[in-house]
Amino acid sequence: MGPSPIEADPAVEAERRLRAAGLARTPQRRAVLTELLGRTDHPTAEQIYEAVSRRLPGISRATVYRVLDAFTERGLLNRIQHADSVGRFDGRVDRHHHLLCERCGGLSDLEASALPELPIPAGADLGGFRIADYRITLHGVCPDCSGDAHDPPSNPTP
Amino acid sequence: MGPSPIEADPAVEAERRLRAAGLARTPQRRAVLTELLGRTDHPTAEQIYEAVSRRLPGISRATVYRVLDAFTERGLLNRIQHADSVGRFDGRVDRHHHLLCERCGGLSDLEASALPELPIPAGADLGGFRIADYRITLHGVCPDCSGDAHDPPSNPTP
DNA sequence: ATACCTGCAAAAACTTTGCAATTCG
DNA sequence: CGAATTGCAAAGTTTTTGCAGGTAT
Repeated sequence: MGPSPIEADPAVEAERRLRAAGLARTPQRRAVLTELLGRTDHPTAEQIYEAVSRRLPGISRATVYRVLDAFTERGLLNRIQHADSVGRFDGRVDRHHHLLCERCGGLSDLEASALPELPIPAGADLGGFRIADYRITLHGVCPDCSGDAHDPPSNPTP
Repeated sequence: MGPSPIEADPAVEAERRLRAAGLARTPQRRAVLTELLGRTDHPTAEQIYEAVSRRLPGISRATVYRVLDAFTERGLLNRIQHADSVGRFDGRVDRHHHLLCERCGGLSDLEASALPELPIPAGADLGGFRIADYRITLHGVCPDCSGDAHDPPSNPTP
């Protein structure tokens, strides 16, 4: 089937990114990157470890951390932050924005096309700071939390 | 002459915020909030602890963590994230933006007035998500890193 | 072949918690 | 006074590191 409009098969895309970055293509790296590209939430290192462990029993947490770190440095993925103080990862490296729920702390993606473009030319200079790109985070209340008075749902998507 | 009604003396502003939030005003809380409001960087809990310890020897790390947590919940300050995975705090709660250096990971403030307003009415609705505010992060290269010859795809020296 | 990776286990870094004493309102 | 806050110390999380052996290019 032709599922995703943009990113093809996560495994194929993972391979492509590893190759493009000139990084060693080991089973562990393939598995970690494929896992991340196959989901749209923003998993923690631990969640990635758990998921990858099912396909690659014996992979170690240390490897997951090291690999995520290497990928982040090379720009294969992004490290982001939810309401808590745990590192989270996002396989999307294209321009897109985020919706942050002030009630439950959940963070979800928002296509760049949903917002008007900022009139900031790439390469613009702001006080000596050369601008390459930008990201916007919209703060508000998500649909799940809209109904409830105060109690956050016990099943958010952080 | 309108005396900039925004942040005056950090201690005064701290007092005002504590009172407005209806939080107990203890020496520890005054010290932590005053310290944070008196600096423009985004210190970690540990850095705040160190600084406050000089004025209030004996304050415990646990108190600093608890107090920062309480303040964040009540909106007296914001929790943010640098390149690393350590919780950081920002005394500014008004709309302002950030400049993120892709080389060194440094994050600095940018006045909201430096960017055009996004035409997003507060209260707008985006797929069931009620929007209250937004923040923009500009990615690029800071002045300090501009000189370095690290990985200059195109570094014309202006 | 050899430089880079991985697993393991221990350590470090960061944050939270239980409780008794103290302080704020 | 009664309720909330603090310190201390211990426990819980999350992330990093040193090595020996294994693997990719």
